Amino acid sequence: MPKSPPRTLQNLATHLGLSLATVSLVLNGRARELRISARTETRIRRAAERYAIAPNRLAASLRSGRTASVGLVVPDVANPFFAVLAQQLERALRRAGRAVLLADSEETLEVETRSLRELRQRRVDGLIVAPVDGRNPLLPQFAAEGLPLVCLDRVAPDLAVPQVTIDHAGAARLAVEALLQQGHRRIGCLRGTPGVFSDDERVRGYREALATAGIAAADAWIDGGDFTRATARAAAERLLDRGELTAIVPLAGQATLGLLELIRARGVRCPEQLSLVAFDEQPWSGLVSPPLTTIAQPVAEMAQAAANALHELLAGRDPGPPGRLPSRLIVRSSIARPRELVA
Amino acid sequence: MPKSPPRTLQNLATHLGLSLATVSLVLNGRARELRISARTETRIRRAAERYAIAPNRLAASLRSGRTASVGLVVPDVANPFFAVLAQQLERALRRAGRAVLLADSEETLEVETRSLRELRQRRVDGLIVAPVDGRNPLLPQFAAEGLPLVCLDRVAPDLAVPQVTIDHAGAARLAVEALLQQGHRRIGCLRGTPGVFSDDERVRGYREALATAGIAAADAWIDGGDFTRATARAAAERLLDRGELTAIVPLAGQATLGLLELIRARGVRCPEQLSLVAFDEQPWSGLVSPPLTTIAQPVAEMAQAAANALHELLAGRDPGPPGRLPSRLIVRSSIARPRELVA
DNA sequence: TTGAAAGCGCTAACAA
DNA sequence: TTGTTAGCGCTTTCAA
Repeated sequence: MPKSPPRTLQNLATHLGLSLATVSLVLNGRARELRISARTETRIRRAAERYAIAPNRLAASLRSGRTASVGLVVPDVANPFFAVLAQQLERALRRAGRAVLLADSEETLEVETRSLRELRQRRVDGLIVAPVDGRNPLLPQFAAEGLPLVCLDRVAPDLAVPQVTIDHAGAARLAVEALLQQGHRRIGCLRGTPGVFSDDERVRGYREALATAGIAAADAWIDGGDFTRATARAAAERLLDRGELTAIVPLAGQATLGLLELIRARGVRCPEQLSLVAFDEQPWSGLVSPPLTTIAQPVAEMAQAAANALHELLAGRDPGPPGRLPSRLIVRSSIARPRELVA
Repeated sequence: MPKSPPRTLQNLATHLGLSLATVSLVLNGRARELRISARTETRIRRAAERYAIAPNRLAASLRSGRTASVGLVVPDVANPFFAVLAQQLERALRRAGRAVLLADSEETLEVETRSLRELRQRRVDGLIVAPVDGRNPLLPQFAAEGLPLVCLDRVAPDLAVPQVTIDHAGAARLAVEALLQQGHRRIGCLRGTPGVFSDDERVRGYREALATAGIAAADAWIDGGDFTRATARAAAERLLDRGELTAIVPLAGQATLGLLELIRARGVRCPEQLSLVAFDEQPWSGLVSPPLTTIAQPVAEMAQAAANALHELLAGRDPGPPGRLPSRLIVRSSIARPRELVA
């Protein structure tokens, strides 16, 4: 087999009797701007098409300093919340011609740090990060270096970069208020990892809602410790063992699973014995028993907002602070008026 | 602020009074091999650490022709099956020092094609693809070009590349046999898109299991058409309207959701009126009502096998044909002996 | 309207 | 044991 010539722009230029520069200009869509003749432009485009020649992006990136790629760092892509976020982000970025380098930080600062370094070394143009806990020193450092950065979901409070997130406290209030309205007063909650912004905020919202209703939330009504299902289940067990709660609000997706697991194992009747409003709407939320009243985060909008903010940053404009997106309550049948107490 | 010198190897070399080549060699771990003196090596490593200097990967890639990155193309990352696969793959590849470029093909050949082209243009070292339908002409083309390629889940039958997948037909047989054993004979199934290998195979397995039991599967017992939940629900409705089936096997994750949705809407009692064995174990499989008997695919093993196959390919070795991985039946309470028929 | 040339930062072959 | 050198293929500035 005769070796075909390398598919480089230089090659194409020689073949057409033109210069490398002209070819590069045309294929980068700058023909108009630089008044390349229509005829030359067509010739180049035709030939490029015919021989399937396109600029080598590595070379282009090395020269231009831009890679048209974005790093996406999330703590757990297997979590449907982040999976949907990743899907929407990839789509938005792809449409803007940018590629997505995906990194899963495994809810671990160390892994997150390594991945952030790796991505910077690969010269991504920007980063969208859902930080493990918002206190990774690399984030302010990157921001200071001028690397375009957008935080997602779990924000880093003191970081001067766009932070796309819902009003976590408000969302938790929404959940608690739905229960208060049905007459519940002894409402517990399952939390995730203390120190994680989104989680702290949700707990704050939970407390506020109770306080506003004139109820002093006992610290013992709040249990949890991390974002795993097993921890949530154990915490739920302790809450139920108190024998005083008529409702529980799991403040995260895995917590919801752990709680449901326990409810089923114990045979707790729901909502007769226990009402609940669960965080994160899922495709199956209406199919479990009982069908769950949930707090739905506007995932698609979050992804769009994050992508937009990053695009602005990359264009050298100031995206301004993104508004906190509102969550909504999806009412199903996991709430009832309190009657019996859990044994 | 005084502008710091660029963090290039050349710079570091000059600073240390050494040559660029020596620095490059050491930082690429080839010091031993090339008998660089221990003292020089330490000096270089120390300084590199101190000034946080690392090779520019773009330049390295341009020169070496390798990017240490892999393209991952899946039809739908929001589908938990692919989300978990993506997570496991990213981890395995990351540990081997390779970055993952993620692309979601939106179950669409056209998007898949665009993404494949884009990834090749970005010079990924290899690709792991769960093809939309295995008939994308770009796949054999890439394989012929020598681009390391591994197919995942949905294989492309005539493609001479490693194809990591479960025994789809066997898995479907497993599901049907579990129902036969309980005395069911009129068993329907919900299928996805005809022409997609995994789906065709599952349907084949379903037919075979019935045939082996001496039952002629009526074509009318097989309904579906694509991988969406809505289609599945409509198909399930038609199946139930026949009034003769005592069990249904949804052959994919979304089909399971569509079927459960209908069951709930119609108030079908399950498993009393209708038994089911559902494809794809999920975190919530045991929490819906009824708790689902499922076919669990070995997702983690699949990811590991695909990553391994690709690593072999990238090392220039022949990974050999990967064995078909076995699925297993997880028994819960969505099966009972057939009693009443659905109205 | 097009061309020439410099150089992005590195790896790898070859010299010393 | 280390240094010299030639590109990888492109973008961009300046010149024609």
